[in-house]
Amino acid sequence: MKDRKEISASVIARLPRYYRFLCELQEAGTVRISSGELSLRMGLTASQIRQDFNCFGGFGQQGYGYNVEQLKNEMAVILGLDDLTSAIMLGAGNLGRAVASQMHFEEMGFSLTGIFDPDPAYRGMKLKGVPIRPLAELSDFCMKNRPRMAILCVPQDKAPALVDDLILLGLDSFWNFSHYDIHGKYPQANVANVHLSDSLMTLSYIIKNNGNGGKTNA
Amino acid sequence: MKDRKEISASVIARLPRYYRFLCELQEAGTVRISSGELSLRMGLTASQIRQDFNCFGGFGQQGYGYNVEQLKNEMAVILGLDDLTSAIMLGAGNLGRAVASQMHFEEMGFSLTGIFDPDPAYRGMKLKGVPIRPLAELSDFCMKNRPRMAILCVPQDKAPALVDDLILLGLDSFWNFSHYDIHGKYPQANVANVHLSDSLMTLSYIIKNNGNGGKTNA
DNA sequence: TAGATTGTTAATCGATTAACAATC
DNA sequence: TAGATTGTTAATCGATTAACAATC
Repeated sequence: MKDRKEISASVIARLPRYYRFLCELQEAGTVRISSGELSLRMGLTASQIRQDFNCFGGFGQQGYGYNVEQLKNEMAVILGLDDLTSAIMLGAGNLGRAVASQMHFEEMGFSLTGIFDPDPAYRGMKLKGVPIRPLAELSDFCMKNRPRMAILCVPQDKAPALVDDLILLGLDSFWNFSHYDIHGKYPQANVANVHLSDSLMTLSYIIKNNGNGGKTNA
Repeated sequence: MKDRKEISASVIARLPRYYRFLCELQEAGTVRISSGELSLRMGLTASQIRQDFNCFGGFGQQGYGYNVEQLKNEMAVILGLDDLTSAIMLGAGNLGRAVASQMHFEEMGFSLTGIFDPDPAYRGMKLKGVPIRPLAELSDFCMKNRPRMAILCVPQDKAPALVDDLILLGLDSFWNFSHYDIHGKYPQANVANVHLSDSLMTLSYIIKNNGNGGKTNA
């Protein structure tokens, strides 16, 4: 888990799903699992599963397979779920409120420490015990609390200037629900994009072109 | 645009982004664009852009490039945005309400015709002019209106039985916000998954492993 | 020990990039 | 016409799959 080489984006994208399946297996009381058995459940090849795991070290045992609990714990460490990063949310509209109230940040490597929205209608409101603050308090809050990650749930046109501000305030990571291309301007930033409309259009393509039997996930 | 061969999932995943950039270019009044210029703006290679477009036909002109408006329109047809598929939403909780009120379905190849939620608190409410109905009305509604796509915004444990019902009611396509693996049970279904927690965990990985400079999108 | 299953190397497959002739 | 840029074929690169020796 120390000096690992470049892990490809394809492998990284599969890690959360491995973690999810391992959690389910553990809850179901399964103690050990082989790559073959896991491949059947996940719809991957056993080869790929072993290759993926071995990017991070040899977690298995020949002739036995993998210990579910141990592997799950390793996966949590690899994903960094044990080490909480302070995050703030920008924009408490429909989407922001849904995300803030629905996600279990503490189980995913983050703690939500602040929520900001310019709309006075939200004054005094809290989500998950976190008060919604006016944007005017953003700067002071960041100086004091040093959050590292920002969840961007703001309207399209507000994103560029806001990201400029956040970068200046020392944030370097973004969970981006807008279409603004953060990497374009800040190649150093850590970014995960959620493009709901892209996902929906992909489904439109699948329905109208593949007819039935579309296998693409997005 | 007719008898096209197997288009790879990688290409399909890039189409909505092309469409998005072309819309922006058109709004900015740009009439023509070359693959080279587009590659700079999008952070792809010119080669890849030409390869991608040529999966669907030769939309350009040597020595000139591509006509923005024409290419945008072609892209809309390829994505099937001009042909509306009737969709219903299951679950009007935080996330469902955010998605229903935020997405412009008619611009993305769908029309939202029904919303269903078992919670009596929602009786009489509407989202985007669409009333939220009790689950008891689902069956009749589907017989009468024949929706094809379902947006799944229900709690994890409700998904499997609900999908069974929806399949029997003739739906074959799903925009799936739950973790339930629809393709596992129904390989024929058209599915686009939105796994918010996977995206967030991926960001955790990037932050904690790559440190700065993570380039992965998810 | 014999059977099972990993870790890992080699082979295959597919996607991206480069090159260039065709042509506007 | 000369210059630009496509469409398309060939070369490269990377990811997935197969195979198998190591070993529990």
